[in-house]
Amino acid sequence: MKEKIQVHVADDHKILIEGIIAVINTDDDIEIEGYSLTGKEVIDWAEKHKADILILDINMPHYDGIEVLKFFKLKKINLKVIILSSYDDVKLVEEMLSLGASGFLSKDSAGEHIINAIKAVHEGEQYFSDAIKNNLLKLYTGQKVKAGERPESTIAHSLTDREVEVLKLIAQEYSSPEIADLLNISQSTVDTYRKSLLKKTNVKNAVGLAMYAVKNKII
Amino acid sequence: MKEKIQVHVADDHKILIEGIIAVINTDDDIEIEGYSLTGKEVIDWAEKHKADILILDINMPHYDGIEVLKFFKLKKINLKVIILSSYDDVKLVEEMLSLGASGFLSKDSAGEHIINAIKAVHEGEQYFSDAIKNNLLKLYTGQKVKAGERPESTIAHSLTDREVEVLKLIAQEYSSPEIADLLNISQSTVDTYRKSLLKKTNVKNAVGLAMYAVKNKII
DNA sequence: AGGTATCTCCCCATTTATGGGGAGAAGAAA
DNA sequence: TTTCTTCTCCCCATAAATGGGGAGATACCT
Repeated sequence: MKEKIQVHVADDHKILIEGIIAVINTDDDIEIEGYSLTGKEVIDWAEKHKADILILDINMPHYDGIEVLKFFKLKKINLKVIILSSYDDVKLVEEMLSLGASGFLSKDSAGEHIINAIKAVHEGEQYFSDAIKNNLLKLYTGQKVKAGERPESTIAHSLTDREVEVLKLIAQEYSSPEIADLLNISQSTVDTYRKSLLKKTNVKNAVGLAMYAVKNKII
Repeated sequence: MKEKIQVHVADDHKILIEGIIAVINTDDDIEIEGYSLTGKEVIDWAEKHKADILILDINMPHYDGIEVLKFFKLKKINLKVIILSSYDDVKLVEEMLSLGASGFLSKDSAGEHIINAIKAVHEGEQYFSDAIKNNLLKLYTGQKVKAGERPESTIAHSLTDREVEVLKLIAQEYSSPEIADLLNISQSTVDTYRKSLLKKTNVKNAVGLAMYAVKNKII
């Protein structure tokens, strides 16, 4: 009799968590260890408890999925993570892979896929739901992306970490002085980022940047 | 032996639908009639089938919740609708009420609330989840909003036609001089609209206006 | 007739954003 | 070592956005 796979679920929507729990309970090899409703709860949980697999939503209040992954990396917390994404956050896939994520599930996918994803990831494989795979293929043209393979980065001018940080804040209605204060850098620096963001994204102004952020699911 | 309440669920996230179905199946008085994954499916369904209550997500591909409600009103389809909203789409509550919605559930709320909402709405009451009520209270200061009560329409000021026109252009990255040129009015006038838009929508800057436009499907 | 809403325009002022340039420090890569 | 990227900061200047106020014209509603 082998041990059951322990799974922890993190998502800010309780209904969704209940759905996942209901689905997982139909499988005899998997067991829910617990759940978290915010990124902060996940971080607190991860320092004291453990599970085999964490199912992690990327959009959560109080630290989003990426910040949680960064924390795990920093603290060298070893945990297999399956990202639950609302849409096709394809551009974030690369970042999340480098941060240690092992699988990507679209919320649009049926429940049975969760089971498959959990089992695959538990076996050390990587798992991508079909929606994500298709979008990845479009993006990295000519490159195959299979479970277990790691796509090379070929995005033209991707935004740097800091640029993304600034972009997020711009899209949340913060002004340059406010962003400077939040990031503890000078306003000149923030303005520099604004300029490079405008160039790289090819939009006209802050509104364009915000829309870009929405389109690319950066916020 | 009374008839069970027939419920149809519409949401683009299958997992969420499965969660709702799982929750509803725990109650003996309610029965799932079926589900839809897009607004179009809901509309097609509504013309041929029937249920007592429709649980409707506002964010869906191919016709969102509001468009679905408008369709119902147009076709005089009589159906009690409970809106499932992600966050604080409070500003849309008024519009949806006038379009015939009977209840508002936050996706953050626990499953048991769905049961309560369905039963309340089926009895002819209106139902607002706590999160929505609290946000409504903030908005309509001084007015009580209870289940079964219909809040008076006092959303400070809804946007005028011209304001919406300007808002659309702002969200499309146009500057005030450009908007003035496009609408053949002076820049002063455009600035006046910017000011009143900022006041009415209660956001900080043009980025906030653009996000408001996105959230409220104005663009 | 009086009230109200909408659309239009202006005054004032300050703060932000945009656009151009340069440049040092740190680190990674070649 | 040299090169490149990233992050950081500064100079300059102009354009745009925000915040406060007022006000006339029109139309609609009671």
